[in-house]
Amino acid sequence: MSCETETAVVLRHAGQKITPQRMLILSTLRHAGEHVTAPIVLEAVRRLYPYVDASTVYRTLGSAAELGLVSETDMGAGDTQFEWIGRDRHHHLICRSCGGVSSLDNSYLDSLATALYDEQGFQADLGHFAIFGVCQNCRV
Amino acid sequence: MSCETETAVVLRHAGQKITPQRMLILSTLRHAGEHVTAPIVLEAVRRLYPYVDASTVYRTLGSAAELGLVSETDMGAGDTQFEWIGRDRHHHLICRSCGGVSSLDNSYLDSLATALYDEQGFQADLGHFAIFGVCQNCRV
DNA sequence: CATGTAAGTGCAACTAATCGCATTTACAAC
DNA sequence: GTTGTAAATGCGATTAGTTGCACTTACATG
Repeated sequence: MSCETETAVVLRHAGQKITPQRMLILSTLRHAGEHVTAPIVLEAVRRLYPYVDASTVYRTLGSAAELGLVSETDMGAGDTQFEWIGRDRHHHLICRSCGGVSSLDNSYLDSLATALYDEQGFQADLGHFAIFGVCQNCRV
Repeated sequence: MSCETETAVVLRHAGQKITPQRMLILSTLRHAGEHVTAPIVLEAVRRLYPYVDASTVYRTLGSAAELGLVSETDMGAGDTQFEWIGRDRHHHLICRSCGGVSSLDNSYLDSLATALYDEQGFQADLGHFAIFGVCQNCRV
């Protein structure tokens, strides 16, 4: 099954409709590969389909984030970055000093999620997680 | 030592100047008690000192967040909430379904911070942390 | 207390993001 | 196919937040 079809299945399963705008926005994000901002997605989408509105992009990215298809990360500098996730969940370590972003495997947060569920009854959605701090290089 | 003085000490220790605007903004936030947005802080500050600019509020809250005096939490609905922290670090569990916010003790994240430091050399700043998910009541 | 300077502020212009509402459209049921 | 309807879109208006720059001010030093 192609990745387009797979995305469509996830959307439909969540009760969402398959619109050209939506597929185009998600496809753009998936093939962007790295972190991109909403305005960049908008610009790229408009090159193919000029009359897409900014609000549609924000709404699409927001709902896709809730479905776990994309991650939505506030990088701290006024720009929210989006990234395609697919099945491969991971998290981000963001250095306050150099601004570098590194990925973090899911396993680090599994025990936290388990503890929250057992002790608080809170089913944590750890799909998008940004941890700020200082990386090894910048600690000097 | 009064809380005003204590705040001033933290600011000065970080190489920041003690300005009337800054003290007013932080004082407002401290006595607000709960989560408040930047526009609400701005409005409250302007009642006492009308010519404070929005950018000053954002800059002050941002730098105070880096110092760990306040937490800065994206609640997911387009509004970033600020909260006074002082010495009492804690985190937030935010329910996607009912929007409820509950506090979480620091201890849950200590082991995560230790693991990140030992295995990745990353010194995590866990001062402001928002965990999204579904709370016990909403899971049905 | 006078002074040098680095940090902070206000202003204006701008980008980012949200929201309500009228219109359109995907798609399920017949 | 036709049709009903709930969801999605586009538009306009508005709020939230950022940035560059000229001016001001806190405060350290002598």
